[in-house]
Amino acid sequence: MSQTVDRALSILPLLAEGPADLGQVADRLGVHKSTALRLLRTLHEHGLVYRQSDQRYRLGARLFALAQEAMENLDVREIAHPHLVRLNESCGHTVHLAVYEENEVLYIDKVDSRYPVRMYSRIGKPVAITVAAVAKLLLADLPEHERRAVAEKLDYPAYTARSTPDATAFLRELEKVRQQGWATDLGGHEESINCVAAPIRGADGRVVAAMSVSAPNVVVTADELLTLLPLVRRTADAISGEYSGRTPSKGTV
Amino acid sequence: MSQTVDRALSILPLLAEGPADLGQVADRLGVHKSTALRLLRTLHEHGLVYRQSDQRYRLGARLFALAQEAMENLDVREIAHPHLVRLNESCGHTVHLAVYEENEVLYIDKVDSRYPVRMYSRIGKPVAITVAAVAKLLLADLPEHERRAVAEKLDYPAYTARSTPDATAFLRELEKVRQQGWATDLGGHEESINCVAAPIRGADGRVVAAMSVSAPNVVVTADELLTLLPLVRRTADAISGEYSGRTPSKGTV
DNA sequence: ATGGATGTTGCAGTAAGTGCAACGCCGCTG
DNA sequence: CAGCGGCGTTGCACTTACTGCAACATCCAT
Repeated sequence: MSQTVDRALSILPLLAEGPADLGQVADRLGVHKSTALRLLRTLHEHGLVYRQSDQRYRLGARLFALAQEAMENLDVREIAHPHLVRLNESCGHTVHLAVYEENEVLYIDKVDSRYPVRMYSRIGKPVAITVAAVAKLLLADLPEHERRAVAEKLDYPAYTARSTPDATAFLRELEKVRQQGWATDLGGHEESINCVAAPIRGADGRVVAAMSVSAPNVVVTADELLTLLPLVRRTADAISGEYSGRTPSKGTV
Repeated sequence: MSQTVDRALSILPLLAEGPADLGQVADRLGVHKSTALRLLRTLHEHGLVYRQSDQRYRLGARLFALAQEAMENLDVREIAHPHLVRLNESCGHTVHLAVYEENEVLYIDKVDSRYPVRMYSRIGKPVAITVAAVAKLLLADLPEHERRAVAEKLDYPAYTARSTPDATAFLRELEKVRQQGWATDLGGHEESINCVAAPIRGADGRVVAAMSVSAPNVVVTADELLTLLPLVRRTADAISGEYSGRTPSKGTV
């Protein structure tokens, strides 16, 4: 909508791939070097872009700080955190909290496993949306048509033999998840990792976030992990209660 | 330098404080509503801003993803991580990795304590620059005049009685740190928390990052923590070696 | 119904962004 | 060491694309 801003913002994903010099940026934007320079300077002033010693540009520190602050303003996260920690203490496994936002599901909190085998994931990282248990819960709650639209837009990477193969299978799975009120991912993302997840609901009953417990086969079998389901659901319900009860923490409506 | 972009980017920190509606944004930017609308729309298209159900704007998901990608492009982090984990396994305390960038020091990696008492800190969060052990190391390595300039620009919040009180004291401390090649923070940020830190150097000997081990008094005394210094330094040196050796991982110079 | 608040659109004026060309600064190389 | 080529930077004339306005749409509260 605004050309200048549009161009400037296009620089960010470009730099996310790795550092680039003025010429490269200008080329990839399709603008004159002087234009690119001015845009970069503006981004720089706002700290979104950093100029390293070899004069090339990189994404800047303010970006982290912003993402950080944004995260801390999410009240679900704040409320959920102590519950997640407690759950982790009682079962020892990795606990995740995720939300859905415009075709993406992302982790907004994580408590690491207390077993030596850790799984790779990072707060802020988009989730493997077609297979993750939390993603299924979040998408399952979308209105029918939107769910359908999203499902058909997605790619279905075959991470493992058990990954969701296509939109039809995914929609079927979502329907099942919606009815049973919980979800699993049994080796659909990483062959040896299983997850059990439960939804966190707002006052109106809509799913605002989802949480999961994940553990590799070498620690517990899928069946053993499933015995945790009641505990996971209870935790999620406790968070839902507190969240919809609107604890007087932040003044945001 | 570019007015439009400048205005658009000013929206981000504004929204970082919390969600805001169109009118508020327009007011705080000092522009007409229609202008603010167009800027917000552009930010929205790039996913930096999200429109929540009550029509108010929040920072968006792409921001997390960007910060994430930016972080993963930092090769120090990648190299250091396994070392940090190993250190954490051998001593059990919280381990941090931090870098300096334009008047800010920020954590770029963290391995949580294995003791029940956790300390608050988050990857991406700016560090208490006047007291943190890692900050001292990073600033101590700046060229004389720049160090001075930064020190004088800073605020010196009195977090505790042992916090660095002013620029003079800070510069003195930095000089000491520079000479001894390691740093501590003994209750300067949180009364009961101590840290020991060591620098990570690039091929040219300059400090590119710093790492620290932190533990609360209730777990180990400051003296006990100091006995870990040799281990911390050895770890930092190992990372330095690998970093300046330039392992053939990323193609970035 | 009516009023007010908030988000949205189309448009004319002009401010602000664009590309050009020229310059300065390196590092290479013959 | 002079000359060349690549890269970042600057000042400027041109005109594109951003701005603010005023009117409209929508929703909620009275």
